[in-house]
Amino acid sequence: MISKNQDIPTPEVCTANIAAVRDALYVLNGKWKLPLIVTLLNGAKRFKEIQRSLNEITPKVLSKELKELELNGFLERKVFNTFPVSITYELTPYSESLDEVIESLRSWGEQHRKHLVKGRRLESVLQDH
Amino acid sequence: MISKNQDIPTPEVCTANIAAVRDALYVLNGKWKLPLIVTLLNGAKRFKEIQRSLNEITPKVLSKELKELELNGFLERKVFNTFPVSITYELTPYSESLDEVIESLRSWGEQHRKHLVKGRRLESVLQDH
DNA sequence: CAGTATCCCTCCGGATACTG
DNA sequence: CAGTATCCGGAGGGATACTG
Repeated sequence: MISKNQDIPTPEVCTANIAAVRDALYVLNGKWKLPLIVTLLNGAKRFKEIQRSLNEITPKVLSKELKELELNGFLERKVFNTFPVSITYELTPYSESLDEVIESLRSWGEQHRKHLVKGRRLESVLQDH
Repeated sequence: MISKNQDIPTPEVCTANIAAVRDALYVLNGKWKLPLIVTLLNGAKRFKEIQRSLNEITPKVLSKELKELELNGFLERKVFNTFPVSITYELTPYSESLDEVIESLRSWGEQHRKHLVKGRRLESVLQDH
């Protein structure tokens, strides 16, 4: 999509491309999506387990985030007919399709932070973590 | 970073990785960053020109977005001592470092939308554009 | 033209309490 | 345990008006 002064796509294509990028950003957006995915990397977890591993995310927010990730096909909610019922969440194979995107974001983000540090304007630009 | 059941990084590394991803997301976030970058791809533009090309973004918001992009080193603000003064904004060489990230977001976003359409749950997951 | 100043509204996410 | 219900504050962004 990006290409300075050469083979600029038509406006329609360009809009579609922006939309695609926004879709991707949208899906990973918010405070908890990444931590949530990461915490499920080493296997299925239950609601309360996830909550504990994520430095006390509130149940309302956790519930919402899990639903979104499930709708996106990144994780599966499994119900076990024990008593009381137990429920687990685990990453789907499809979630692996995120690997490349996340890795490219990660490496660019890392590089960019260094770039800003060199220019000494880190604070004015990026958030604290 | 993502790697199911194998070579899980230490918690510290993992946190740093998440931070890097968040940095990258942060920089591209918001309604106007991408359209703004795209509109500057075919050359320097003045404030009012940008405003017109971006379906009437308000001046306050445009001003803020331009400042952020400038602080990130993606564009340069040039002042010309004409009368009245004219000012242009143009992408820097550093902005090209975004190409890969954006392309990977674009292609994943495109693929993901198709994936959702197949599963018929597009509406519940992605935004309209 | 190139912005700044004010006001306003919505939505995200947090706090807290409660239910099957 | 696995969530839902309610209330709430702050940030992002829009509308409108004004300035050098």
